[in-house]
Amino acid sequence: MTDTNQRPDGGASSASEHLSTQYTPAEVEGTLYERWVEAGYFEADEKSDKPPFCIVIPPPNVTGSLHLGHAFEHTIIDSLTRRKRMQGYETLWQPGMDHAGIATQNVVERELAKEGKSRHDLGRDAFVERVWQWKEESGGRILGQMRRLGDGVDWSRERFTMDEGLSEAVQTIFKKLYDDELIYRAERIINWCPRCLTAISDIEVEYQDDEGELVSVRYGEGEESIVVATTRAETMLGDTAVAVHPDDGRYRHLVGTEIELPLTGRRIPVVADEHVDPEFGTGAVKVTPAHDPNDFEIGRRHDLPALAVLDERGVITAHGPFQGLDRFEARSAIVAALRAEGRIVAEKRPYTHSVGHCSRCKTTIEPRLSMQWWVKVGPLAQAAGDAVRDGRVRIHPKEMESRYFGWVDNLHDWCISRQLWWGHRIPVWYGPAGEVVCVGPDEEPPTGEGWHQDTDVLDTWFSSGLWPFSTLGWPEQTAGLEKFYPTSVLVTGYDILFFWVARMMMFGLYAMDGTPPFRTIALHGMVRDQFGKKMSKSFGNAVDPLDWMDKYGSDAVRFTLARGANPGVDVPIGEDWVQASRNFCNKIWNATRFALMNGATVEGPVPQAGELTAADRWILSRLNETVAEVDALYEDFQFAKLSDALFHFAWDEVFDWYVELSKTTLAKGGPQADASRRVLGEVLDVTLRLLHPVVPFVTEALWTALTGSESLVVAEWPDDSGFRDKQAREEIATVQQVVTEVRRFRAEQGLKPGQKVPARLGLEGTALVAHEDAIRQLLRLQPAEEGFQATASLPVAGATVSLDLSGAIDVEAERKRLAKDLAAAEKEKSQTTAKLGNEAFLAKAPEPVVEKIRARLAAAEQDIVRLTAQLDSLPDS
RNA sequence: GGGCGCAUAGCUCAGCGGUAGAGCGCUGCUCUUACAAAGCAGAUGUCGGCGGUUCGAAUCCGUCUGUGCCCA
Repeated sequence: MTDTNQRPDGGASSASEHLSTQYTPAEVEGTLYERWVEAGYFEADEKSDKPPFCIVIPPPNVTGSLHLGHAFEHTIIDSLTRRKRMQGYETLWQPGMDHAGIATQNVVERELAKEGKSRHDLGRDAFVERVWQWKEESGGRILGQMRRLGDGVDWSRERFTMDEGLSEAVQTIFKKLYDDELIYRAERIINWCPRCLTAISDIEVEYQDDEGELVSVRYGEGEESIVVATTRAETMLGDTAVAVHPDDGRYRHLVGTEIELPLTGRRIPVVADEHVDPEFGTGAVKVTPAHDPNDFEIGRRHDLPALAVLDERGVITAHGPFQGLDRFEARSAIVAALRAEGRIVAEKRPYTHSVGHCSRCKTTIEPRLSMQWWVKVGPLAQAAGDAVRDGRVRIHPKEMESRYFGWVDNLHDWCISRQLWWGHRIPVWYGPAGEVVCVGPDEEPPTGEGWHQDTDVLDTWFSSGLWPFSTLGWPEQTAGLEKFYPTSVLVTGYDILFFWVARMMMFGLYAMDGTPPFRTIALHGMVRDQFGKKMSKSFGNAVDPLDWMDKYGSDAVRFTLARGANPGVDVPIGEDWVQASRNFCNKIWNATRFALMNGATVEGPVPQAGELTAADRWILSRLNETVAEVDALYEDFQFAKLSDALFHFAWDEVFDWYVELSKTTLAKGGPQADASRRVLGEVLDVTLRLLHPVVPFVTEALWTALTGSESLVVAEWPDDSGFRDKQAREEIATVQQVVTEVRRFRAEQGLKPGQKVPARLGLEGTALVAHEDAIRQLLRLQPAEEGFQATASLPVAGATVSLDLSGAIDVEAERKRLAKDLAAAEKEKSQTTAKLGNEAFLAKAPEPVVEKIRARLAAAEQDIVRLTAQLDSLPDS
């Protein structure tokens, strides 16, 4: 247990004593988050002079709980807003939920079912009351889970699509669209879910290949018969024609005649229609206008009656022996009956074909003729497409644009009415004399004998389409709208580009006088398991992110997700990777702990270059390059790359090399040690700032300990100072080369890592002279004393390292090592020689490339000379 | 059926015209006083097949195969 975790306001000097040797996320995360909220860091001020930065949350479903997809999306959004906040923007991350009409109603109906009741037993008002009650008690679990993740949302502005204000927005835009004749009521074939008992829109239908049957049935008798093929025999009871292609010679003589429809005794016409494919099956199709969208169109063209034979639950209503049968039972029964009459000429079973299912409950969709409300999307979709086409809205990554256009430019009218009770009720009243009145939010609905309101509610997407401005107070002209609309970025999955993004574009442009709801749409992929498989409950590979957060900390989950986030690409995640991220957090923890124990400081200015060691100058140079790199990557939503850049900079450069090199300087003391303490403080300070948006908790705990400042949440985002030092960089690279080379020798000679070895360093004439102490420290090399005998001499980077291994070295190991290097050098030589011997290459390749090859050849030749000499000097074995 | 994408180390992925990279995993040696949730060293790839463009192709073009997604 460490109390510093709870007390980051403690002074830097005392802090180090309290940091435990391992990072324990659970001790830090909860308290830090609550403090951030209490401090009001996440609250947006619309009266601020700062430039605005606003992101609306893709509203999670009120019935939902946090899954990895949310965690992924929220990590991205939170990182973007945290960085912008640090950069001095007035940031608003707008939280809230949608009411999820069908899903929520299903949940509450299931609850009722346990009590043996249906919603009809309660009646509409009591049922809606019951849903609200459920929402208060069990809904919105996800909001608490968002806190665990560290989401910096403005909780004071939380919104729900069924709130009064948002409901007013819905009514307002409905009325406006109605008055503009962009909403209308019409009888059409819609996608009907016989289980949810409501219409759903085209995009709420999921198609999948199912095994069914294809039966060919002979209609009519003798010369006047036609064979039609169908997968839906049960609908034949509602057939009102047979259609053939007008140019099809086989049936020309029958067009205009009537034939007998089996089992019914009815006679139906044979019609000619261009849309019949003469190549498919027999070239003749049965026409059921009430139960198939294509047939409905044929029916319209030929003025055929639409005869409904199924009710809302998919049960046969047609009089006769099949009445009361479910659609699937009816199918078998009807096929059997047809077979008994000798009318089945062919059967194909199983016959795999594409079948639509309800995206909510997976029930097979039943196309159904019914009266519904529609949005006429033509002009709205046109505007939504144009906003992207003319660059006012940028879709990132750009490749996703074609998908957007493909959809928006081929949009069918949108069915918005749902036969549910939970949702925004359609604000239309019908009068006794057939009047239809659409009522705005500030108007009184008509009263009196015979007036009644439409019983349907609106599609949930209708209200979530208003989200970017309804949450800011629209239709009121609020200061929030003024400040934060249009929002800056929309971060969401490519899977709801159609469901949600396009709706917001249409409504935003329409309601806000042509101003799109966001400037940039940043699309991310889907979270998958560690083998790239889609996560699903039924497959058993779904993971609860809360489990991982408990086990490894929220930062670890966040970092793993960020590190996998390539724009628009699916992100696989596995527990091993979360563990690796946790290890990284622990590494940062311990490196900072080391720094604090060694007096790293952020006090005063960073000393001038002249007062710094080469290692100091090198790491400051790299630090600034990293700031610039991370900034550029943030602007491009390249989370995977920026996380990786930070990971490698922190671990491979700061922790593995700079910290190790600084140990020698710090041990010596004096002004140079003071300077290095300041540089160490600076490097950690800036690195923690850079990491904070992605891993907010561990960085906050460490940064407050390091700096004694209030909070990293409101600290300034670092700028690239422009400092670069190429010379220091080369110098340190040489040190690394020597150290690595000798380490390799040691390892292959079987020396224990900690074993001290006497050595003589020949560094004269190289930049390494200044680094002798560090090199000795890193390589565990002792001074050469009396009786020193060099048993091995390693030439590297212009210097020589001679070691006394007190006795014979392992000649075979050394020969193997040198031979391997020599082979590599010779391969390099032959490759580069071949290139340089190619006239065409010399003539056409750009000069820098040729130069590079020449340099490689020269280096290879030097290596060969050196390695050959070393090999020759080895004693024979 | 139409469209889009992807095939690179055992796994998951970067790289997208000039010496094949990362993380995890794997093999050795180490509890070296920030960290064994670590350190150091090491092994591993005809960059899906075939053709073409180019001085040069994992990278550009064509084609085939496999695979995933979206739409109908």
